[in-house]
Amino acid sequence: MPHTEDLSDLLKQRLKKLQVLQKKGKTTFAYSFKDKQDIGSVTSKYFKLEASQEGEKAKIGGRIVAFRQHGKATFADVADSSGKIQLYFAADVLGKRYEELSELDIGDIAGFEGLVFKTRRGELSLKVEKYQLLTKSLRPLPEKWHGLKDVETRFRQRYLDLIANPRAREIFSIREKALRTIRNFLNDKGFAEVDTPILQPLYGGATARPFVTHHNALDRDLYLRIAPELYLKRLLIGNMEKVFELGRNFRNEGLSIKHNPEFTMLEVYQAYADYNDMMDLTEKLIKEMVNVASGSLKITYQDKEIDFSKFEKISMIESIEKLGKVKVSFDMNVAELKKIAKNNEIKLQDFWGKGHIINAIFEKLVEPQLIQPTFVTDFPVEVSPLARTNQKDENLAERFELIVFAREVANAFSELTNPIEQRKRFEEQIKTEARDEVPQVIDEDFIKALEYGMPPAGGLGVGIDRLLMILTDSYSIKEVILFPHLRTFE
RNA sequence: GGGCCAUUAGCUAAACCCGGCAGAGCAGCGGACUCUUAAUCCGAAGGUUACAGGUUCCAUUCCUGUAUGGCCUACCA
Repeated sequence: MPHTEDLSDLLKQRLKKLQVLQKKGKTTFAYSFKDKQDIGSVTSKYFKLEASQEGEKAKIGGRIVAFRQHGKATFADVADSSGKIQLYFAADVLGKRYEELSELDIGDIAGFEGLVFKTRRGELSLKVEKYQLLTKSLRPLPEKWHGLKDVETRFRQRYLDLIANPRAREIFSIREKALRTIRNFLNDKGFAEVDTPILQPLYGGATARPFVTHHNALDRDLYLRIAPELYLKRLLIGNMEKVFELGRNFRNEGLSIKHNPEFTMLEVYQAYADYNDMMDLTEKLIKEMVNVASGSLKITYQDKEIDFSKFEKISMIESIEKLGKVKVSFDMNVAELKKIAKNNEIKLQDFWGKGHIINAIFEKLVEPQLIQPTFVTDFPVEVSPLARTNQKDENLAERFELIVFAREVANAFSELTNPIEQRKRFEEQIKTEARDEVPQVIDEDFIKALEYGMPPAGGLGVGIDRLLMILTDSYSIKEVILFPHLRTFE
């Protein structure tokens, strides 16, 4: 039991009430409640009843969220995960048990049996014949009308957000549907869901700082994965032709409106396919997710209409000329490209070559303009260390990103399968991008695996949280993650 | 990491500019009421104004610091 001195009066009252009930031998924390019907199935079965008409008996349970007392009649609202229904307690039905109604409070979890009927005003209700406290609630719920608004409390005590705010429930229901859609979609197409290590002896597949942890028995450091990519490719080498992983990545970087240190990522790999196949797959998958989430391919995000019925396609260099209004090409020398970047207030790093500079120009001048779903293709090889070189231009990679509302939603490429070139790319990357904090090491075991032969393959990554932000019109990533990262304190 | 803003009762919030007894609604408590649904009506409560300092006769209000959160920015394919 919590210490009494720093408790609010409300909590003290409830604790006292609990003790009184327990002294009387009443159940205050029940073990179970069998044969409970979903409120949602009761309401959908009887919604057609006429006012004052009766249905059949039902047994329901849930959290009491409101009371309206009228002397010898009392109304209450009870909610479970499937819905909400009104309860009607009448003194002439309940007799002595009516007098004992005060053992129930708002917030309690309780079970009810009685006759389903519609009131004179047409509200579907349960005329309670038996009721039973299942769990006594000791703390007051947030306000019934305004709900819970304090952002910090909403995220720290998400359960209160879910109890009080219907919108929170909707968002996480959409999230659940979206995840199910991904699994069904890929299962139907013959992809196998796999689980690869989250604790990795080396990290790779992206550039980001990792979280470091320690295995005591082996006495060695391990990293929480920043991406599953290199393990999934090992599966392609192991003759698993179509695999996907839907899981958490961890990146030890700053927090923002679109960054949480752990986030959900979908990665899909298909042997004998290339980035054009992945583009096709991406478009179909995203369309299905949008449709499932909103029932339409046109949605509104932050007051802008986004139309998922058609996906634009443009190459990076083309987009810079068309939307960025500057001409860039790999025929220019580095000095010329740096000048363009400088003119547009783009910060450059010393080690950057043409590819990085062009990519930076794209991100600054073009990306913010890409609101409608757009595949941007043909990224510079220099910023695509795991992608295969474009057959027509060795400066470019067979890679695309799907941009929606200026955000990268998906990233895919024809996978680099040549172990000799892969080693070169890694070496290049380490030379130029060496980070001070954590050493970058080549994953020799991955190179070794490639040396056994990886089939040609297309790979795709989708940032699920960012996509869900768009699907649920959420401004912050915290809105779509059940327990977003917040500083903890005593 | 840097900048701006916020923190008042369990919840939603007023007063803060321009210093003078912190005012409500909901929830809770007592009472009336047998079809209400943000029920209604009557009554009595509930506050270390995030925390620690400072200025002042007087601080929720002005100043400084700390904590937490939000937004912007930086880092982050």
